[in-house]
Amino acid sequence: MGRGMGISALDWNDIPLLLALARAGSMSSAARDLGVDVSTISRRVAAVEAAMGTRLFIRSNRGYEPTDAGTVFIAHAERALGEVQALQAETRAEGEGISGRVRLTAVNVLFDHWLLDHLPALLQCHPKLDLQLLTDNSNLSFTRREADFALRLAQPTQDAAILMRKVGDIGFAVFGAGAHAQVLPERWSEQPWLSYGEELDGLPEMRWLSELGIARRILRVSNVTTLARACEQGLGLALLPCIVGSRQGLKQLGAPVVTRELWLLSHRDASRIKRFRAVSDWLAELFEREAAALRGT
Amino acid sequence: MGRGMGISALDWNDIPLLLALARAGSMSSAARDLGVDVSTISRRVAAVEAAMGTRLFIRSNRGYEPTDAGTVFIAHAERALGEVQALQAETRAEGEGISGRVRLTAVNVLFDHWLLDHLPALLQCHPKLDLQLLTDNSNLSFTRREADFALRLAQPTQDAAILMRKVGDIGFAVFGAGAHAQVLPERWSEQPWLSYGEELDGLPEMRWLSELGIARRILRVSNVTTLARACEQGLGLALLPCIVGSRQGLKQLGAPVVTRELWLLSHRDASRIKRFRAVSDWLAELFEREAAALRGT
DNA sequence: AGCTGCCTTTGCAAAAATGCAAAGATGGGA
DNA sequence: TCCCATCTTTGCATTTTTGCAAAGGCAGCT
Repeated sequence: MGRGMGISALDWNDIPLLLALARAGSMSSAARDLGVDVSTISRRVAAVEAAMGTRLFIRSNRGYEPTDAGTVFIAHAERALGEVQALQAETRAEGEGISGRVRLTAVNVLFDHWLLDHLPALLQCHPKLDLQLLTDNSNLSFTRREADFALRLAQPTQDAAILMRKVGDIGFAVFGAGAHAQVLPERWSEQPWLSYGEELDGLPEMRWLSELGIARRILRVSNVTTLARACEQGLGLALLPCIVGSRQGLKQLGAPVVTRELWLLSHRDASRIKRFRAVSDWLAELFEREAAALRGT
Repeated sequence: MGRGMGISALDWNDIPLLLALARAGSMSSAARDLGVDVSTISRRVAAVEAAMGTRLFIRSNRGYEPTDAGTVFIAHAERALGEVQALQAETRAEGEGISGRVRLTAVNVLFDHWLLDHLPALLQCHPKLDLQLLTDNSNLSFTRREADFALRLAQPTQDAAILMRKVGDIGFAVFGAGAHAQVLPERWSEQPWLSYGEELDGLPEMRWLSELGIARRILRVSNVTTLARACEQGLGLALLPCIVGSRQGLKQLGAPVVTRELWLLSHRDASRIKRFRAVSDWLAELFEREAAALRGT
């Protein structure tokens, strides 16, 4: 260690410096090779000799020649250099192994209210990943490889080229805020409700709402974030993913009443690619760990 | 190398720093252990991660944990540390092996006009030696170990405890200066002469002078340095060791006319002691290399 | 004797690193 | 909810290192 480690401590940076000096045979050559001033080399050689308590080089008009002790130093320095070169190469290789672009598509609610909280851990392990989160919409084709991974809230239709696995369930529960934060289940149907537009009537959440037989639907919106914000304003009740409610000023009014399956899609050949395998494994672990939080139980 | 080696070059001093951090498990512990500020550690860890192009540690409220790449780094760093520790220990041991007091006695002329020119080479090889040059005089007892080595200009009397070896010859020639710098040998006996006092009549030089049958002895002195200085002043001719004349404003007037043997004395058991053996070997090499210069041929 | 090429040392300015103090973020535990 | 222990970052002062320029010494060569 250099400074802060005592006057006589060896500065490790001087090890390659003295090696270079021994190889160059003269201080002016070594100075050129290393791009440092000759007075700097003179000072640092003197500092190393002070730290070692012995002369390492004989100076002459013909340049530098190592003493016996200098020869011992240089032999060890060469081995240390080899070790440090291996350290750098293998450390970089280990870190660079997982790098490149990975595109993940999912509904925004998964990104905004859940996955983003866990990405720092992934990116700390694999800082070279170039992760792209693509909000799912009807124009995006997974079959045409416009994404590398997809998270779907229903079992997709079978496709030989696509690997599909169920990774968990996402639970939906009734949420309210303000004056609607204490409504009992038997009074739910009498309350004002917030929901999606008619184009999403096919969703399990919308079918559940229809079966409830609600009296008043006071607001229709097009995405879950807006739905959650409206509910937070106390405008009425809403059926929301449990992961949303656990993050905002919302009150979950009861156990989940709808559950949807979560499926992870990837291209079958992706497992050959290191970064895809790493992300796939990480996601599988994450879903396993977070299963209860996703279900809302 | 640290500075001057590019922004992304690894600073070798950070290798033991990161090792210490891994061992301590937290930055505050490592800061205490190393005696450096936590902000310094934070900066340097970041610098190493930049140099490596990958994260090496995961930071949490529980402290630092290495990533996979960090684990690779640490494994190599431990081997590098072992190498550098061996480098320091063995370099110091090699340099410290020849140290301690060595006392050498000889006539002053050998010191002043020859040996002192060569001592820097010895002390560069063995900077820890404590070399003492003791001018020989009748009060100094080699037998009583008042010196470790002695240089004598004649074969000493035999002594079982003392190792004696002839290491060369020293030549004496006629010298003059000024008006006496061109005197031919057949005119020598007519010239004014400088010599030692009667108490040194037994010396080979004095006997030679007596056989020459000189007409005028104008000055008697007690040591060779004074004799050389008087000759240099042009006062007369003198018989001097060749090594004296080659260094001052004196002219050697012919080939050496007297030769004395040089003997090196040491105590028989001294060869067991490393520093004595090193000096003895060095002197033997020196005499071999300088044989012609000592003879004056 | 003079020149050349090397090394040593040094004062001083510039650059870089470090320490200090402080503010803020975060997650776990009470 | 609050507290605690950890890490991160930053501005600024201090310390250390380095670069530059210059002067000097020394040995070999011409």
